[in-house]
Formats: sequence, C-alpha cells, structure tokens
Amino acid sequence: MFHAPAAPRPRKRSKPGEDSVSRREEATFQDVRIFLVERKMGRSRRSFLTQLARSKGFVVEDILSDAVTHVVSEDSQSSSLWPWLKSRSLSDLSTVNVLDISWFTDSMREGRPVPVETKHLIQDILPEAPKAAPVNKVSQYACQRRTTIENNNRIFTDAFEVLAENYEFNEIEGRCLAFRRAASVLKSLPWAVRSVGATQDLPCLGEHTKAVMKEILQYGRSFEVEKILSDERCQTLKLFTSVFGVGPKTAEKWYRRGLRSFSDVLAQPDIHLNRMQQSGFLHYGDISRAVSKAEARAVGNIIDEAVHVITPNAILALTGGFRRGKDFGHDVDYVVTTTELGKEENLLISIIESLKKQGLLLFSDYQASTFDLSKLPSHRFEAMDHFAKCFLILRLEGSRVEGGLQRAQGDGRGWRAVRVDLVSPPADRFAFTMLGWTGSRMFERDLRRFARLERRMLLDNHALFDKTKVLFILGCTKIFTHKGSHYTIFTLVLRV
DNA sequence: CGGCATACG
DNA sequence: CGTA
DNA sequence: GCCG
Repeated sequence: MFHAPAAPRPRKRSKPGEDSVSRREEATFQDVRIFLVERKMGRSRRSFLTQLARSKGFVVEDILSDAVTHVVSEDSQSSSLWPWLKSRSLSDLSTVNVLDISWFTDSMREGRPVPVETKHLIQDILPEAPKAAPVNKVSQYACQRRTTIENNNRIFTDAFEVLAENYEFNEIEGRCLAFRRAASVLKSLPWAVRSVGATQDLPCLGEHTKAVMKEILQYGRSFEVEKILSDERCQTLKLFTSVFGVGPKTAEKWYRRGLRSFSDVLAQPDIHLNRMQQSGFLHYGDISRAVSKAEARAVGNIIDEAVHVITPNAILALTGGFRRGKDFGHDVDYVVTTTELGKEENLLISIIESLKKQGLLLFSDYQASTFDLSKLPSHRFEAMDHFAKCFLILRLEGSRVEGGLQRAQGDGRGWRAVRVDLVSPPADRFAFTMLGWTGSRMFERDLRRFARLERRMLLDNHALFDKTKVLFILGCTKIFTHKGSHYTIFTLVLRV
C-alpha cells in the first residue's frame, strides 16, 4: 500500500499496547487517519472538530503526512485545495481520500467512519484533462442531446430515413433502428456536416452510414437510396402506410394481393376496413396535410371551452412537436387536467361527449387510465404511460383559426379534419406527462433505454456503496426549443 | 454476439 | 396489428 | 447497423 519513509508510523497491524502514543491506543478506528484542512475552516473550528473526533475514538493527525488516509476540507469548491495537496510531497496522493466536510459530520453522527461515497469526494479539477478532451461528446442517447429545431443535415437524414423505412418494410428491426439513430444524431448537430472526417467523434455512425454520407457529399445522392426510392414495392408500401390505421403488415398484405393504389384497395369487396382505417381513408387529404401552430391553438381553444363547462379549474398545455418549437406538425397534442384531484378521471369522457354534441368529433379512440398508485412504484417515470388518453380526429372550422386554415388546392370547404391527442393525468403527475408527451419518438425510446442501462449500472455498483441510499439523480433532461433557449422538462429520479 | 422502448385497444 |  |  503506502510506504512512508520519514514518518515513524507503527500503525499497521500494531499489537495492542505496543503503540507508544497514548491517544492512539485509545482510538477505536486505527485504519482511518484524518487530517483537517485549516483553510476556510479556521483555527478554532479545526481545533474544536479535532477534539470532538478524538473524543469519539477517531485518529486525527495534526500534520499532513503519509500516515493520513482521509483529508477533510470545508472548501469543497476551491480550485486551490488540490494544487496545495500536490505541493505537500506526499508519496502517493492517489490513495488518500480527499473529502468534503459532509463525510466528517456524517461520521461524527454515526460515531464511526462512514463508507466513502461519491458525494463526499472532492474531485481534482484537472487542468490538463479538459484540455485533452474539451469537446462535449455527443451522447448516443437522444434523451441526453440538445436538439435544435433546425435540421442542418437534412440531405443525410432524409437518406437515412429512407433506408430505415426500407429495413422496416423488410422487418429488419435492428438496422432500421440503427439508421433512425444515425439520423437523430445528425439532426441534433447545430452545424452541417461537410466531410466524413467531421463525424469522427459522433456516436451511432459506422461503416455503412458513413459510406452513405460520403456518397452524398461526393455526388449529392446515394445510389442505395435511389434504388429504394425507385422500387415499386417500397413506393406502394409507403403509400399504404401513409393511411391512418394501416401499418407495414396490412400494407404488405395488400401489396401481395397485387394492389397498388387506394382505388385498388377500396374496390376490393372482401377487404373490410376497420374503424381507424375507414377514418384514415375518409380524411386522408386533411390528416396527411401539415397542421399549423395557429390551428393547434384553435384546437386548444375548443378543448378549453369544452373543459370549462365541466370545471373552472382546468389546466391545458400544448405538448408534442409544437412544445419543442416546431411551426408545423402532423397532429396536435394537449395535456389536460384539473386541480381537483380525482376529477381528471372522467375529464376526457366529458370532453369527448361535448365535442360529439357540437358535431366536431369525426373519430375517437379512448383509453381509460390504468394508473394504479398502490400497484406501481409511483415515481417510476414509466407511470407516464398509464393515464387516460384519447386519439381523436376533429372538425376544425376555418373561422376559428387565426389567419385561416391550411388548405389544399381548390378546397372550397370552410373546415378541415385534424388529428388530436389528449392525455389527462392527475394534476400531481403533470410533470411526468409532459415528459412523456414532449419528446420525439426517439427521445422517448432512449429515455427508457438510458434508464435501463444506467439503472443496471447503478444496481451493479450499488453493493459497493451504501445500501440505504435509495435515490439516484441521473441527470437533467433538457429539450431545445429555439434560438438557444430550452426547457428543462424533468430531472430523472429513479428509485432503486 | 445479444440488444435494440413501452403500453393499450 | 396499429396507435402513441 | 452500431454498441457494449
């Protein structure tokens, strides 16, 4: 362990009574030798703490020597502590615990030296290390990335999304995910990639993705992507899956029957569309057209009016892409609740009923709450999935929209259909719900992937530390909105 | 070489 | 299997 | 396909 040439130090495995220094004979904890740093502590407080510790059976050294195992400082912020320690010419500083005063006070309270935890450590601010790697590394998890609203790498991400979709159609989920992740990483960059070399330190980019990027940088297009785009099957599947209620399996089924267009499908007497698909075809033009922010706000007003009939204490918050700062979306997401706890249970049912009465409800799929406090570890963020929600298609009158509707060419109607999602948590779960409905799909996936991986890591390390510790703050999740501002939507706290 | 998010209807 |  |  450590060899101390100068200091006379008969401490190791000393036989009882052999030690000549009397207070060390009385000391209970021979393996822990504390040194209190006077700086910021003051002489009188240092002297008081020294007496206190010794009275409780701790060994406190007056001078900093190789005998010291625990250095305690009140100055945890200081950048001067470590340089000072290094100047003391100890034989091996790396084996010494450099600790916050909290370790000392914890130990005094317990009447024994408490195990050293990360929270006690005063880290050395290495002057060289940040120089070597000052570049903020991009995380492989979307939930740890700040993603700008502008996509500076659309030429690549469009290509990756074509490849991802093609793998999805071919049921190769792993590769599909890989290309979606690569696209997500490039979308998060506040700069445009101008050479493959610039992607050196980026995660989720490997041989294949970089080859595609190189091709695009060289020729402005990718041969592989072009081939997919010109493929009839791929085109048809893309067309079919663009219908609300039609996924890859149904699209494939229709394609294999030789169907190539919507009219082909609709002409089949033996094809029975489900409720979702019927609405999908009926409102196809409207719900595949972008929804503007003004339209989203107009939908909000309609929900607001409906909910205020039921309760005056309603809270309504726009989430989804619009909350991330987007100007257009494919649907409108609102979180709606009431401050009267418990009353949120039937809120959506009442809203749906009201919309129906007004003739605004074109489609509705309601899912009651499955949130059970007694059954679920309540603060696990997975709980955000369990609240009452509904997927709607609403009739939106143009007269309600500031600046008018997003309209197709030659559309003479004064209204359009809009996809609307509502979720209704109890008011005290509002934050969880915002977390669950503000992120992109990749964000939500990676939130769970990150939580699982990091939690396992914590559990693995857990035994080494304090078994009574139950709260781990994993980090702060932020979502960029626009022009450098961002929301802090949640701090992940996992109970282990 | 296995894992890749999760829940509901 | 489709939705989020 | 990329990562641990």
